[in-house]
Amino acid sequence: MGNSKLYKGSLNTIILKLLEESDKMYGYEITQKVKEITKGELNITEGALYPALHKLEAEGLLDVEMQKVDNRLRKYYKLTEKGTKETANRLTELEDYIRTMQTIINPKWSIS
Amino acid sequence: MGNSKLYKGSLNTIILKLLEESDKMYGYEITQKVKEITKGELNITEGALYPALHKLEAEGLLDVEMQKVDNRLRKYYKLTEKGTKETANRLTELEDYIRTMQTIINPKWSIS
DNA sequence: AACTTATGCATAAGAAAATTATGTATATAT
DNA sequence: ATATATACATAATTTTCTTATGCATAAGTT
Repeated sequence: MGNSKLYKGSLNTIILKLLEESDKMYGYEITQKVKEITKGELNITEGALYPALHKLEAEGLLDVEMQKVDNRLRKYYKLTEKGTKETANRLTELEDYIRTMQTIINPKWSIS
Repeated sequence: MGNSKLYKGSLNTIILKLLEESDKMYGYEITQKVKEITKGELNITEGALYPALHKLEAEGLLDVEMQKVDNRLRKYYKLTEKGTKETANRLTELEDYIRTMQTIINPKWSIS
C-alpha cells in the first residue's frame, strides 16, 4: 500500500484535470481512473482523496451532487466556473514544474 | 518569497542531482545554482535546504567538509558511494513520476 | 451459510516536507 | 552609514500525505 510516488502537491491538480475531462465523477471512480490510466503506478489513497475533495469544494472549485445507485450513495463532483479557471492555472503550473525538473535532470548547461 | 512551485518531495532529488554534476557544493551555492539554471523559477529556501542537507548527511548519502573562505565558513557536501547509488534511484523515480504526470495531463485515452 | 473482495464514503493520528520567521556573522556595494 | 550579498542554522506552523480505523451495501467464493 502507498505508492511513494505521489509527490505532494499534485493530487489536487490530478483531480481537477480528471473532472475537466469527464464532466462529473465520484471519489471512488477517481481512484479507479487514476489506477487505470497510470497502469497501477499511482494509487490514490482514500485518506488523501476525500479530504482533498472536501477542501476543493470548500474553496468553491467543485460542486457536489448526491446520487443513489444500487442502494449505495455516490457523491458526484463537478467543476464550478471558478474551478474551470483554476484548473487551467494549476495545469500551467504543473507543466512549468515538469519543465523545470527536466531542466535540472537533463541539463543543457553541461553541453557547452 | 517562496515559490509555490517546489513540489514537496523533489528537493532531495534536486540536491543529489546537482552534487552528481558538480562533485562538491555548499548550501548557498546550491540555492544560487538552482536559481540560475531555472531562470529564477525555483527558489530553494534556506529553511528547506539546510534541514534537507542535514538529513541526507545523517542517512549517509553525503559527506561534509568544512572550509574557510574570506573569513566565512562554508560546508561543502559531496556524494558518498551510497549517495551516488541512491541518486540513480531517485532520478529514476522522478522520471517515472514525470512520465506518469504527463500521462494524466496529456491523456492518450482521449484519442481513440 | 459464511467469508472475502469490491464498492462507497468518512475521519483521526501521525509523519514528512515544506513555508515563514528568526538569529548570528562577515563582506561588499551604495 | 546602510543595505545587500554571502553563509549557516533552527523553531513554529502549515500543508499534504500515509496509515489505521470505522460504517455500510453488493457481489463473488468456498
